[in-house]
Amino acid sequence: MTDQDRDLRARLVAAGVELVTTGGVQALGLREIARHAGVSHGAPRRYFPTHRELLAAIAQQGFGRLTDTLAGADALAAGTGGDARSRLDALARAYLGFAAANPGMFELMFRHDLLEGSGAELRRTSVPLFLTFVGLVSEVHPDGDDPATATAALWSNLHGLAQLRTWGSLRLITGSEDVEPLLRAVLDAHLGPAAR
Amino acid sequence: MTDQDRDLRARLVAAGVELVTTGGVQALGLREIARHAGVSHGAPRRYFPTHRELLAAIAQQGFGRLTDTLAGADALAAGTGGDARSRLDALARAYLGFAAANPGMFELMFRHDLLEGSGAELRRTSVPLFLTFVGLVSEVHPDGDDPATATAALWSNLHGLAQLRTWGSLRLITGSEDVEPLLRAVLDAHLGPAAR
DNA sequence: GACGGCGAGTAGACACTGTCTACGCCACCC
DNA sequence: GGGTGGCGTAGACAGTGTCTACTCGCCGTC
Repeated sequence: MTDQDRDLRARLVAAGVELVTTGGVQALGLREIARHAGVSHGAPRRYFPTHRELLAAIAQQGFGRLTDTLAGADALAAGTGGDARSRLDALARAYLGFAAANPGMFELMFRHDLLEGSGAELRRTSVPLFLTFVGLVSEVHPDGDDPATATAALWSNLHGLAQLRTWGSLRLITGSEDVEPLLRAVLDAHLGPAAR
Repeated sequence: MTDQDRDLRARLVAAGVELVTTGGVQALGLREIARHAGVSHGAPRRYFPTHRELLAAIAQQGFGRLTDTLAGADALAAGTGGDARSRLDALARAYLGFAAANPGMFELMFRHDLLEGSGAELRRTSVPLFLTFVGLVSEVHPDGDDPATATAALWSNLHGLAQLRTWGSLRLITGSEDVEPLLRAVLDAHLGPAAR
């Protein structure tokens, strides 16, 4: 089963994933994706009534990969006997790693203007993952008031960190490209100093 | 001196600020801005060789307003005898408030793909403000290792929080639209529990 | 005071985009 | 074997950002 044989729908999404990986969000023109999939510019319309729905499908692929990446990192950390704190460490590093490795996809996933309508639906897929986050955080803070709030605080920090890094704002602020000390400070602030 | 008399350069930027306020980033087409300023679509080219440079000028206006907002909030808090911790509280609230009050401008300011080239130059204007942040943080954490890192950690958290709120992801995660408890958790995590 | 030059804005062309519509083609089924 | 329906093509359309004449009015100079 070659690329040519697969459903055009899947081929279009695959072409989009490849384009966003190599050329960023701006490479995701409707006609560009169609060209890359080897069809005419009108063909996508049969499967995605509008350009944005095609972009949403590509972003969904991204959310799936992110979820897999995080779940994999967590499973690895848990498997090697890591406690809640070290699992959160692994999850945080995986999140930042994904953003660094796939900057175009990461940007697309959070460009709500491109995904309007399906954006909330999309992010909903990451809710289960968020719940495991909450569980781990409440394990680290057994006497905390509201684990969900504490988790959202940590989550938003990781997200902001990922954004600032991909924009190169970090070097501007801290003078260094290295996120490691910053990530450590973030984790220490939200989870308390790590046992080392 | 009416709008018609002012420099076209300033009028174009003013038109852009108004458009982004009312219609978001997508309303900032080159021709749209020119129409709104009452000139033909070729006129902006005399002052801004490219569309992006016009957008960068509009974003610069935004950075200026943000800086003013933050400086004003800090001056107010310092004037009423606030300590470092309460000044940081005020700054954080002002940052989130700006993002909430000017979502379109806030988005434009951090759309590095639209401002490529001048983006780093732009954000450089907020460095002085960041330094006062650093001073306040080191006042709160007199025995901290690296105030700049701690400040960047807090800053990135505020930024992530602002983004998630404007995207409506917060309600998805915490079930509530209210950022107040989340903001409190963030400040407590980075600065220690507030004295109340 | 007439004239040349020049800066500022106009208007049209160009390639490109996303959307819409009419059309052809091929496989499948009664 | 002839319809039929789904799939993809191709062209039109309005809109975009950029580029290139061109016009017009103002200024300084001879």
